[in-house]
Amino acid sequence: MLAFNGIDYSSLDSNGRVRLSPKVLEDFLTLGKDVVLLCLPEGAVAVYPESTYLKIRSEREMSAGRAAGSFLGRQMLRRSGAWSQSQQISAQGRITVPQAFREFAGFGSGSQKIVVAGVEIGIELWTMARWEEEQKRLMDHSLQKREQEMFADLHGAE
Amino acid sequence: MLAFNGIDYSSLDSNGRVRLSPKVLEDFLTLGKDVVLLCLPEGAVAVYPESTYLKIRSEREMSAGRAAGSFLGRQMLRRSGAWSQSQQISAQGRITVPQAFREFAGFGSGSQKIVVAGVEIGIELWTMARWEEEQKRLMDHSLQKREQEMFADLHGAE
DNA sequence: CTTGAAAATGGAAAAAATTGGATTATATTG
DNA sequence: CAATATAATCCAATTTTTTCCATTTTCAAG
Repeated sequence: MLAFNGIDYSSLDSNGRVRLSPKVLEDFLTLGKDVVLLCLPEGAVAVYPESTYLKIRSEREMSAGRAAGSFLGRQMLRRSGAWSQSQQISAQGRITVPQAFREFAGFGSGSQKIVVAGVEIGIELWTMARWEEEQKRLMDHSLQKREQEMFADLHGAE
Repeated sequence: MLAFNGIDYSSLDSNGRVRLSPKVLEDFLTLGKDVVLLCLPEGAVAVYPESTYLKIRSEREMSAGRAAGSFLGRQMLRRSGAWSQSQQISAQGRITVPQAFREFAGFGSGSQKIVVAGVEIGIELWTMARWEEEQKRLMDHSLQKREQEMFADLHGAE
């Protein structure tokens, strides 16, 4: 069975906690309670199992010493340092999104609806608005692609 | 005997469930109860046996770590993660289309008629309106293609 | 230190949604 | 037209979600 799939319309309580759906919860727990929250440049917060996160990071590894010696390197360290945080899923299946991350992702204060999207290797937390915008971008791209394919079929471009 | 052929006018109950026709049901069950629902850019929901879906997916595989490290990669994961969902066909031969997928496919809320179209490797769920629109598009394309072939036959293009 | 206020955390009860099954209606077949 | 098969509707049981409250922790001031 596939893991980390589908979309949940979930909600953030007034203390910045999300309750994970049973399905998502199960997907996480098979890989352990430890998760890593990570702010993505897209303006959303990703949540990966810790083991997955470590794998991701190791694929773009650079020695800490070398990294600290350049502007770009330090920038990288800063990003993956400041904008990631490890955490445990609570006994009630909740995770707490830290204040700074909530602001980053555009979550206001107070309880509210958010989108929990499965991304195969983990989940992403989005505001409704940003999620829809992202989907529209994707959709437009797909439609263009269709036109292009149909055109190619007629005019033998290849 | 051919599998996944023909068109059923079926219906979605008020909880988003479709009852599969006995013929379709049989086609699925020979490949197991597990199926994957997948939102297509055309604006419909495809349902494939899980094994079929996995085969499709494996043809565009990329290491998870690499994918998560780039905008394009994450976009890919987002599309195939968020817009797919694995599921089991229930004991009554029903599958549930998740909320987000129903919205995507233009199914309103409340019970209603939909089109269940066989597509040889699985089925697709469409609203009447979109199905008809798609048929028209297909037809137009075919007609254009005919013109083109006849033109080529006259003028020796190749 | 000690105390008090604010925030964070854990848990439980109430409300809502989903699920499985059964019953009733409709259509198909011989 | 009767018998059977298929489809639609409805309802009860369960699961999930939401809301709320009690406890613990943290931080600052006295």
